[in-house]
Amino acid sequence: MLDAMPPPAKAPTRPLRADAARNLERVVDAATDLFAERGLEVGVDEIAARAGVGMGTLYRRFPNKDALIKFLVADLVSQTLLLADNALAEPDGIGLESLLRGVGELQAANPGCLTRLWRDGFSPTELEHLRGVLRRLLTRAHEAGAVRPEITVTDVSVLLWSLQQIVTMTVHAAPGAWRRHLDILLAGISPRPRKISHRPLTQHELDAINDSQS
Amino acid sequence: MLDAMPPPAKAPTRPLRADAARNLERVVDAATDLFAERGLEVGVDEIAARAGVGMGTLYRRFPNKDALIKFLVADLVSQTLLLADNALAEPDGIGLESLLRGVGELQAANPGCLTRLWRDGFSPTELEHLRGVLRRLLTRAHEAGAVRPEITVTDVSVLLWSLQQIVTMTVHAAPGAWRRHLDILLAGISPRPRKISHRPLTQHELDAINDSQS
DNA sequence: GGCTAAGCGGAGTTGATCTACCACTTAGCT
DNA sequence: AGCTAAGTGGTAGATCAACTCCGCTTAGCC
Repeated sequence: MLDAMPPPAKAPTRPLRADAARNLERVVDAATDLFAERGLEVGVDEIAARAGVGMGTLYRRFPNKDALIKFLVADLVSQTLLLADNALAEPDGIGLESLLRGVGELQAANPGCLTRLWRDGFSPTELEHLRGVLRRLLTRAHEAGAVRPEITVTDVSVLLWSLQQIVTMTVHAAPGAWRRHLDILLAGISPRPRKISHRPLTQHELDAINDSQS
Repeated sequence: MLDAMPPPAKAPTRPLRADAARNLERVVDAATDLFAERGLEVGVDEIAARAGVGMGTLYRRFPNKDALIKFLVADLVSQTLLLADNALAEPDGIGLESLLRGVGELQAANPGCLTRLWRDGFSPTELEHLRGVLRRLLTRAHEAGAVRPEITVTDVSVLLWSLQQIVTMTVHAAPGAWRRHLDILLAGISPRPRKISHRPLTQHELDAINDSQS
């Protein structure tokens, strides 16, 4: 699963020693967890401690903290692209909606590095690919009458930013709350009134979020 | 305008000396500008330099950097509450919409400290006040048939988070882009199809935003 | 079993901020 | 004009997190 330096080894890196591979995975897991729990500002030493390794071990695998983050983000990116390709296989005009839902699920399951996703996750090529897919999904949605004609690909990108923000803010105190927001967004781009099916946040959940931000 | 320590002087602070007041205002302006341009991580020394004062001057007025930030945020908060109260005076059910627009304008004009707004801007009392206003505006909107009955106050809070995110991401490269997003959000909570009047982001603007995030 | 390249740990260095301090200057009252 | 509390500037010191370094350990081939 993990067998090379951050980006998939350009020059064929020799395979890691068994213990090294184990430690690498531990580091990645620890970082994923800690970033999800407390954000990207957790210290490197803490990540190493949680992983049960020394910092030297971490720094042997990743040249710096940023590379570690980028590694995690890269995983998100490829999963996102996968979702996009799968959405193309959906029938009728529901591909776009199912992509958005998929992205929501994915992000909710990996809340750690979301802020870096758009910032430096997608390479120009990947971005181009994603946009191509979005364009096709959107066209189909237009044709199926599932989305207003005046909605553009750039609108969908903005929707994704919005979705990401809500996922980030609510994962801990009210996981799943993003679904209702997505309902509203989808209703917003739909040509006809559309059901908002998920329940709203309770007042209590909202308070919990406000508190936890402090 | 500026005449006291950060929060509106609890014990009647004696008025500042003329030069001190001038310097305080300079510091506040410099901080506003720099935070807006490059985010909260700009150094204190740079703020002092831009203001044309020494750091000692800054630290005489504000016990620490955080207090400076909170001071700026407090300003945003009171302006927001003002907007809310004004919205109550609006006729029919349009008060909610005009509040949201007002908040968008306000945030777009003060993009520096938005990330701190919800985190520690509103005191419990202020939050309660804002919620009360929202509740009344929402009720009226319901009665006027401007908003779907199933939309709650918590939904509106979430909408505000979404709006803030889009404002933050687009202020520099495409100021005003938030208006279209708000159109979509309003369409999403409206019981009937609703015009989306502002133009979408151009592909070029979107690229500029993606680049500038790096 | 022996050898060696690969891996490991974690104390210490570096660099960037934030903050305290204090000798010097000045506004503004009398 | 003279006095003094208030204000000023900027350097030195504290803090904190990222990162380096190197002597010790070990996997895995012979």
